[in-house]
Amino acid sequence: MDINVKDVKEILKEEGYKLTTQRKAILDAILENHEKHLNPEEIYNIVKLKCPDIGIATVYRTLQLFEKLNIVCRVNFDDGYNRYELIYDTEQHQHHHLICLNCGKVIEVKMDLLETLENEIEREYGFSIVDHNVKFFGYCSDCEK
Amino acid sequence: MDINVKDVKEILKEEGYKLTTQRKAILDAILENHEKHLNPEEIYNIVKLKCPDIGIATVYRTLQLFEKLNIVCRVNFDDGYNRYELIYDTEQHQHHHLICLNCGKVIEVKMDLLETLENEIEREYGFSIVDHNVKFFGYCSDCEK
DNA sequence: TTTCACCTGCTTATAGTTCTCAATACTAGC
DNA sequence: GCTAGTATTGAGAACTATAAGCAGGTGAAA
Repeated sequence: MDINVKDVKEILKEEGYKLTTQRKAILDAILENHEKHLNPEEIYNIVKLKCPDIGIATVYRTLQLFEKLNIVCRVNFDDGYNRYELIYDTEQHQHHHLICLNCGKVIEVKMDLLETLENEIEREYGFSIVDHNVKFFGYCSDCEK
Repeated sequence: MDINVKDVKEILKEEGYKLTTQRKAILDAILENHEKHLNPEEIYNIVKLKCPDIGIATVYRTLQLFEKLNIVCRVNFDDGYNRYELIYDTEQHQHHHLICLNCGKVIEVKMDLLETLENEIEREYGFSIVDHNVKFFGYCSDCEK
């Protein structure tokens, strides 16, 4: 993991934003659960333990801000929520996700084997690819009988 | 295109549903705009021209029904809407989409070059893949300067 | 033609998210 | 350390896409 609270404080400062108690608490919640792809309500519930007066609007606002500043990225698993994960700054574009249809577990895949496909698309369709979004649905090793 | 009104009538009948005027109008709207990935509201507006008394609830209900019967499939372009496209019955799983970040155009890609990647994932992660969902974001040939 | 379950439109409800606004909290300059 | 001014916050209302409830309407099988 390449990102920490100090980095975020820097990023915010550069753009004229402050690292408030609430923003720090939200960042902590995401950092401490970086493998979990939390949705805003889950983040709200975690943050409320340390910061009981926080309002859910602040969570939404902060997530939007973090997204704008490329601190987190929004992912969509078609379950009716936006979910957020940290951006590891060395990554060009985001990794892929394996979503278990039985237990809902999300596994991150680091392989970047899409390059061949992307090159072919760029050549054949004249479409210049900036990012991709790849999800695989199926059954994880625990749920497979 | 391999699907038409008669096929749909058959599918509905088999499962004990009726092809009502409203359902036919919704199907027509999708058939006539099959490249457009309409959302429920767009479908509603098209259908209202022929069927002015239709309620939006009927559109939502019908789309859900068509989805359940594998007549259409729901796609998500992260723009806040569910969108629907016809299922061409020879396809195993759905094609990919190229989404232009400038003009919003959606191009369908027929290549199925993900098989290598899928095999590798199944082997390496013990994850048995049922379906995938692949979107590429970038700039189409018209929008590229 | 009658019957009866299916289907519809209307209205209300729900859920996730955003907006509004007055109150509060930082930060820079004294 | 104080003050002023701006960014930020919490509460609640508002919004948007979608779903549910219900009473009346419709259409296919008998």
